[in-house]
Amino acid sequence: MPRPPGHGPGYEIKRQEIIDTSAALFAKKGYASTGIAELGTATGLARGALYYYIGSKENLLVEIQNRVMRPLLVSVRRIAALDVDPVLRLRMLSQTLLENILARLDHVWVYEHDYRSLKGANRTRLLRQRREFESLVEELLVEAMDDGSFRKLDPRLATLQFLNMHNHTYQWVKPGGDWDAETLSREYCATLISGFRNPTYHVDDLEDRMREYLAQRQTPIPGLTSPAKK
Amino acid sequence: MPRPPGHGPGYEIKRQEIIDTSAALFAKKGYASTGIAELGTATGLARGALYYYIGSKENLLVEIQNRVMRPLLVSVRRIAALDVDPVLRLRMLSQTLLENILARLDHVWVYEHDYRSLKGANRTRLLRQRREFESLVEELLVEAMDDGSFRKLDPRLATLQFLNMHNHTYQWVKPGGDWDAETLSREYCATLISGFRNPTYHVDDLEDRMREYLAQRQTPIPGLTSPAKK
Amino acid sequence: MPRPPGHGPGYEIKRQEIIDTSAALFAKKGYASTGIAELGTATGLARGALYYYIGSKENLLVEIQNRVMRPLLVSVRRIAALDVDPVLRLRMLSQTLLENILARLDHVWVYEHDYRSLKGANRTRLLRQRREFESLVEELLVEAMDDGSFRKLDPRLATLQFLNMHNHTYQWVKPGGDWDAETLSREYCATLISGFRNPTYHVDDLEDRMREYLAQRQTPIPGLTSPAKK
Amino acid sequence: MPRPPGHGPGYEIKRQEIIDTSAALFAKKGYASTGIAELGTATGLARGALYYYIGSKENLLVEIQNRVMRPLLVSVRRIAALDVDPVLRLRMLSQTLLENILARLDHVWVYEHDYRSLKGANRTRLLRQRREFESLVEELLVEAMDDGSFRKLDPRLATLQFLNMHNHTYQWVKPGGDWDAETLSREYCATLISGFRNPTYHVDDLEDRMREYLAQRQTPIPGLTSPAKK
DNA sequence: TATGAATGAGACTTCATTCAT
DNA sequence: GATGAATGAAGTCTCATTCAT
Repeated sequence: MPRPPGHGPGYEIKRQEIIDTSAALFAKKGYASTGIAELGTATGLARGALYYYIGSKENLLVEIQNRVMRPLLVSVRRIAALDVDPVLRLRMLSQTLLENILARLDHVWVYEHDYRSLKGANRTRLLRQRREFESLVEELLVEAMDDGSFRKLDPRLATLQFLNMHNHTYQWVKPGGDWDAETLSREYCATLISGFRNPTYHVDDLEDRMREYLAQRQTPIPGLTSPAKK
Repeated sequence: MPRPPGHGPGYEIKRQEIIDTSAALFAKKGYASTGIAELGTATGLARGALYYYIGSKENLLVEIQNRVMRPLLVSVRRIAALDVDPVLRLRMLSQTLLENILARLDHVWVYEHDYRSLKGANRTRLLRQRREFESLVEELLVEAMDDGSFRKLDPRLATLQFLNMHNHTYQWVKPGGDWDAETLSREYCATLISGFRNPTYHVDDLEDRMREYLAQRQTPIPGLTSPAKK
Repeated sequence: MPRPPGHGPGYEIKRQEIIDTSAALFAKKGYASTGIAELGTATGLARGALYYYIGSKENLLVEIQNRVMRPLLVSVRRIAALDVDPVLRLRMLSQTLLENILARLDHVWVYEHDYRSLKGANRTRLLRQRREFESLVEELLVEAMDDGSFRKLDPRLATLQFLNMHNHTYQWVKPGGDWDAETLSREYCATLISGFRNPTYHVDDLEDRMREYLAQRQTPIPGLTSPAKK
Repeated sequence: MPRPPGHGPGYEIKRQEIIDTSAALFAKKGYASTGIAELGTATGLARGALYYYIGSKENLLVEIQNRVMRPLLVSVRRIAALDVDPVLRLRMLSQTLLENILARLDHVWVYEHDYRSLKGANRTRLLRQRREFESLVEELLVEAMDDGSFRKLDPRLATLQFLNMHNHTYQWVKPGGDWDAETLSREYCATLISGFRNPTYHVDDLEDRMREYLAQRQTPIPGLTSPAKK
């Protein structure tokens, strides 16, 4: 999203650095409680220079939201459209979701806490994206019920359990902490699928099937780490 | 936390009303983005009168946090100490947690989103209470592992799954909406226990055991709805 | 235009004083070049208190414009509708226009110089009022042509001469200066009517007819000084 | 007023273009409300390059004022010194004044509206020029009274009528609009002279005398269009 | 010549809080 | 108990200007 014409080559780089720094500060103190002056101190720029790069404070918030939502939606749309069984797709969706969360923890904090500070069109767009994401999850769950893998559940309630389990993770996970996305995804899915599955559905080989599937693909799925090849 | 000594009889009542109104506003717009002027409009009081009752804006936040944490901790401590099997206690803890969330949805919004605006001692105390709550959950989960109900799990990871599932509920539940605490608790626990249980542990009669236990108690557990008696 | 409910009795008074002071400053330095801080110094109020009264800087500009346009339009509409010959009505319109200008010289400065700082609806409304005023003048001139008092002139060009002559007065007239509205109006009209009149039209008794008319009226015309009675 | 010594050949040309563009912008939005950034966009130059040409924003304003005042004063001084009857000189002065206004409408807007933004010496010089111009007009009017063409009028009041009539024209005239300087001058002077003249003074042949005079001159008067020759 | 980056003062405005009445 | 008025710090943002490259 390049800004007015006539910016030097370093502009976009510095701009991205400023967004990084801002996300960290917003995550720590909250968007509304973080002043432009603080951002200036943190970036080493005077207020005027800051505005040269950011346009407005709300703009910063928009960029942070985009950094979270854009790559996530790309990955999730791709995974949802794959031609494999829905439970496997859910497992992959779970992992890319957690990878996205862990990769930008502070962005996700801001994303979850401060979207209410967005106004007008920015807010509308964000809510639309959220709804699309939730729909993709719900559709996968319904597919799994339809093909007999899962019991007949209230789709909305199943979706919410899925989202609860994943989306709250940002609250306690720490960067460089004990858990990686793969571990968390495996555990979360084990729990959720145990709860959702039909007695006849066997969950035990899911991890193997995932590994196999990813190993066999020629092109990697963006936003989903493929297992290291031997 | 009554303020200046010597208040008339209506003081505390009006004070509580103000906190109610504030919680609703904070939940809708965010603590930092809600001004004292707005609180004045909403309560029908001039700024001066407002301060007569509230002392300071941060004070309001403290009261809201207390309203969430105090009754919850009372209930949860009581349940954790009951002399029944740990899985049943978890089930009851789950339900009281959800009852608390549903009973004060807007307070919980504020509690989850704006505790970072607390400073100094207020903040410390809140974090201590959170940690106590989480410990109580974790200890119950460990008990259940120790008595063979649950598999050997990483206790922290099991705790976090439990908390994820419950604590994110405030994000989408609506007052007077489709789900009550009992339904949600039953579903959540069904999922979680399916995931955590030893293959040998039978979960099917949990709901019956809970009903039985509560029916047989002479004194109700505060913050946990007893089943209607016939 | 009372502001939010709950203002004391002195509020409106002080508010009007602030508008007075602001008009003087804006007239001297220009709207865009006068800062809120200066208004504060001039009114003896801190910036915050200023906003308690004014709402916004643009609001101040709106009020100033209103103070000019409202009473002027009231008077001019009233005069245009009188049942006397159009040249006499023009003479009276001229005088009330000049009385309005002289009465609020600094307001008129602001009105003429800074209306371009108004935005949106405020600007639209102002332009509409200007156009109405000009139309009333033009219609009177046309009436005077139709009844044979004036030659056949280009109505627009005649209007503009009338307006040029009057509206530029604010540029050099000084409060408490040498000329009053009656003198100016008499001179201006003498010149204009000499230029506009049909050779057959006699202008010499206009001043007498005006005095007579005003003396004979029972109710004074707002915004038009009646001659002192003997 | 060329700036740093040693400029290339295109310097002055570009400089003049920048002043043109600035005058247009200042006229539309007001001097104080037009930013250097906007000037940059409008001229296609970056801020740095702009300053290479203009020195400072106030400098631009000075140049614009000069462009209005210099040629006008040159013409008016020349006309005032001509050896013809004062009423004819007034008629010519009127026309050159209007030609100057129409030729640089946006400059005149700025000249009339924003001279208060000038400071110190720049301001003083401008006011001196204005006063000189007004004196020249006043002296001509007095001459016309002295030679019996005009009645005995208050010289200041007559001057102000003359200036009102002409100087307000910029407010509504449009470039390429319906009226040219000659038409306006003829009409304005017809009105003013009708009002000012002695009953014995005949105004009817003024236009013929003007045409004759200009046709007979060998050298044209700068800033005053001579009639097309047959 | 020309640029983009940077500055720092100052613009308008909001806000939690106090206090005389 | 309650009010409206006042404060002053801090908020976001704009702007004329400078300067290394």
